[in-house]
Amino acid sequence: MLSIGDFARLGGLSVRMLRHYDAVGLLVPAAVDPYTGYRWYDAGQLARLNRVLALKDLGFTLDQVRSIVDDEVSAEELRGMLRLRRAELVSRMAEDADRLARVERRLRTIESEGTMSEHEYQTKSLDAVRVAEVSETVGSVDEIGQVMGPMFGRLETALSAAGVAPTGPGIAYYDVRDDGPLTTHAAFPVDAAKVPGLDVVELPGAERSVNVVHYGSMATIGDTWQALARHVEESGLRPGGACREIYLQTPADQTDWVTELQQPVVPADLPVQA
Amino acid sequence: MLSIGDFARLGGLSVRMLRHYDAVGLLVPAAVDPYTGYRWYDAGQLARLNRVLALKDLGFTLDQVRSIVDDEVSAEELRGMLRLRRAELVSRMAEDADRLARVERRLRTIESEGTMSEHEYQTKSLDAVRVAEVSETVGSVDEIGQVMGPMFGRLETALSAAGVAPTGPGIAYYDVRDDGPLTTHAAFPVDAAKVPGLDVVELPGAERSVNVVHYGSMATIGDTWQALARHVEESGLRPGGACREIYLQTPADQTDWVTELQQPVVPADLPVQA
DNA sequence: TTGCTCCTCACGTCACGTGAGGTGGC
DNA sequence: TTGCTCCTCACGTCACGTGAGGTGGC
Repeated sequence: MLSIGDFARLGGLSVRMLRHYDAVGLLVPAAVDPYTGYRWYDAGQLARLNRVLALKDLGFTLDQVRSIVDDEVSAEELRGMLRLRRAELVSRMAEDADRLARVERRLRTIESEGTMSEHEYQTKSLDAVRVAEVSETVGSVDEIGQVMGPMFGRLETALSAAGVAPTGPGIAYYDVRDDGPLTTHAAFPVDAAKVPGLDVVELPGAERSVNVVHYGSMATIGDTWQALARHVEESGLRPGGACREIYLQTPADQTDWVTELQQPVVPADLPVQA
Repeated sequence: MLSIGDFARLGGLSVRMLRHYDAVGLLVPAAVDPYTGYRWYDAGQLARLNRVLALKDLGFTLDQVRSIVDDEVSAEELRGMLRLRRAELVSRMAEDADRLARVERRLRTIESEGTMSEHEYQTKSLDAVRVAEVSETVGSVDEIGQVMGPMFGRLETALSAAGVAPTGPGIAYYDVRDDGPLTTHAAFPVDAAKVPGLDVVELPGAERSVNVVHYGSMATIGDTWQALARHVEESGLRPGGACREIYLQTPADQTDWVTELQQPVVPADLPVQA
């Protein structure tokens, strides 16, 4: 018979772990002194202990380990558990590889710029939303700034004339994937199915969109869009839909505006859809 | 001002997380209604939120994130934190790769044998230990079985004659790395610095040893040694010192003996020391 | 008597998820 | 009135580490 300390040394684990395994019924001592409560182990229990440690080493939880060593799972179920574990490990390693790439990118930017960049990009999915909108075609992206203000003016006038209240902040969107003239839209999300004088359309959602928040006037939003486009390209992605500007906060002073830029994306190696 | 629900949707995180970040002081609402306790956020707080989410994404703890976004760390310290994070990720990926290899090995054995093998190998370090011993040279490993019994007989006789009590179970060891005749040792750990009629030596420790427990008589211990040797080779290792047998449990009936086999190892690609 | 080993609580870890039980405004 | 959103506790998670406070045998 071995004391808990000796058994722990033999098994290469802590006394506390042995007490824990006793408490959860994973490995109970061969005998327990009824007066002192001392636990006594048998060297033969090393068989079970080593199976426990080996399974734990594969990353199974103690509860999974218990059902395996107690023979509660068939060989077929065990194969299933091992395959699941394999899949979990593979995906965790992939996530860690991504994380590592992001950490290394931060290190590079901090070493070249001495600080972290001011833009924080985030990836999320976009829900589809119904909007009332006005549209206009311009020759190039440079002309968007001149038309967007008046477009929102007309939009708001039409909405209040119809007595329809927007259900969220204003949205501007346009597709810049093709060169040449492009159609810009000024929109507000609405519940109504139709609004006199306006088009009511369904803005499609996106599985994946890279976003960034722009603070301040629209005069510099072009720079933020360019930085976002660079980030998308460096991430091995490309635009997968019309980009959007969400005017989250629009007080009188444009310096205090808060605008979210959203760029739906797909992997760069995905073929372009017709 | 945005309600907690709107701000959560905007940021792509849960309401509960925002409450948690408030509780730990990581991101407190721009305003809190003193009567209802309602939290109100400002769209401008998206800047901080996005920094928080980006840093969390790199794997930093909330406390680390807080000190970074609160500018409590210098650019130099931040570089250090990023480098540490990188090292942690690299080592975790290496561990996961090892774990994955072990999972796949289990899958292979379970698919070829329909069950898990009965031997559980473990890796641990060995402490150095002082022993009193007798030694003998034999022609090959096959002859060890014949001499070991009598050797332990002489050893025990000498120890009890000297009034020295062993401090642990009996140990047999021998170095089989070279072919040809080899010297076997039968030993007991002792505290005494010298014992009449016996050699007292320091058995060196080992940084890394692959072990397995053998249950039953010594008649079949050769098979267990061979399986251990195969396992060592398949693990990309090779013997790095004398192998040992620890007689953990030796009742009268040899069928109930429990013996731990220990094989100190080094990486197989390490050059052989002179 | 001093060490050493053993014991039983019981809190702390980390970042929330998940009810329970209740409130306030459309 | 029914939904919906918001609130504050407070427990649960996972596998122990780490005291606190005390006991038993050499």
